[in-house]
Amino acid sequence: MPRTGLTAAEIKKKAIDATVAAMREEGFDKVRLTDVAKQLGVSHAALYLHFKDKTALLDAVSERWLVEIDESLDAICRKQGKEPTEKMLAWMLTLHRAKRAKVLHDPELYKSFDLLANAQKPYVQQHMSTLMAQLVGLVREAIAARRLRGADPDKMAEILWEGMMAFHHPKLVAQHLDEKREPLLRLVLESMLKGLALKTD
Amino acid sequence: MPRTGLTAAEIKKKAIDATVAAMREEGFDKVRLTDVAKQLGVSHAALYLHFKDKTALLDAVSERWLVEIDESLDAICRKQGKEPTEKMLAWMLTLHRAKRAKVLHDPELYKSFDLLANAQKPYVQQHMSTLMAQLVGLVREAIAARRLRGADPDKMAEILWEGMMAFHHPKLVAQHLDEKREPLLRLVLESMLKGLALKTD
DNA sequence: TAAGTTACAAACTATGGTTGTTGTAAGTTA
DNA sequence: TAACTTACAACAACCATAGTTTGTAACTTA
Repeated sequence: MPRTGLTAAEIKKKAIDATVAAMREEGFDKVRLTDVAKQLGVSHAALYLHFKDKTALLDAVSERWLVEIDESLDAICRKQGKEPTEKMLAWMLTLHRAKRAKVLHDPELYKSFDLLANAQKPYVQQHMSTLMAQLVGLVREAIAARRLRGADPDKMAEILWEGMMAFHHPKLVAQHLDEKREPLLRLVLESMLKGLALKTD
Repeated sequence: MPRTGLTAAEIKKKAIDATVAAMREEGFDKVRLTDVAKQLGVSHAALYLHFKDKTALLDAVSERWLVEIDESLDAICRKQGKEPTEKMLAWMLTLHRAKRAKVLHDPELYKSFDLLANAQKPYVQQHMSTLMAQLVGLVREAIAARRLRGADPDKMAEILWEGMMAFHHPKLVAQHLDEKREPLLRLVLESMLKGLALKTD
């Protein structure tokens, strides 16, 4: 019965695509639902069948990106036969690069993400707990491989997370765009890993 | 010949005091030079004899606070006969608490400071290099006391600084006001110190 | 009945004129 | 002549209102 001939999932995807295009074009705080709808060839009211309100549509853009990050990090976690601490470095580097790349060549999208950083949106929470679960997993592996020592992997992951904040937090990533921070990232991570390789409980 | 009967330094200090009061009262972005001048019993134009422009006056407020921090941290560095790593913990805790206290009970002043965080004002640069010099000093002491090992104290201080960013950066401090972060701060610092106690060059 | 429309009210934003603030130049006083 | 004032121009904040955009309800179609 849809006159567009598309399923709900398809039109949702297209709506998000059009929103991304509008953000890039006009800036994220100047996106108009009426323009997005025009792109899809429907009336603006039709968008409300798929998204609760404008915020939900904008959120969907960030959510898509966060899920992409989750997945590329998950791919690293799943890799077999690699040193757990090397995987952890790869994980941290990938996260750092993802944020850096975003702010560099998609600043308008990054802005919307940046504003979200302190927001208590459920999908941001979800993203955070996915990341923490992955990191805890890597810590457990490292403990199993005798590369780390300690009784509380959750706490160890939290320590690593906080210590690496300088390389992940939106504001801080944006602040150091012109510098090559990867060698420093490596050094910070290595010093923490060495410390956590001794007894830490 | 001054009709106020005050020296330049005195009136400068009073102007900063009045600006602080105005910020607390009205919010930092609503400070009016005319009100500040009224407090001092002079015309607003008189302020231009002591401050280049409004920005310079607002900056003076932040600068005063940054210098206070520099001094209280310096007091820690100067303390004799204490373990260097304990001093470093005290230093990090004091910096963390200073920022936390500011945002808690002087949010309007903190806001102005927060905006400055990425700004390239010379007195902010000055503050940063003072802090780094202090931290390098603590690292050198710790190396001398065989608590740390490594050939490059500057790099080690940088590592420690970046690793502790989560507890010092204005945005991050403001984001975790409701939590007790000191135990975590301690754990992050300890793990880095342990790592840096092994060979790191 | 899910996917859409049109039509309309409420909320927001852009505009332009008015008022208030900032910054400067020329003048005043101890 | 340093510390200040008054007077004024340039600029920014404020406020009313006209114009858009957002969100909803009642209606249409495959």
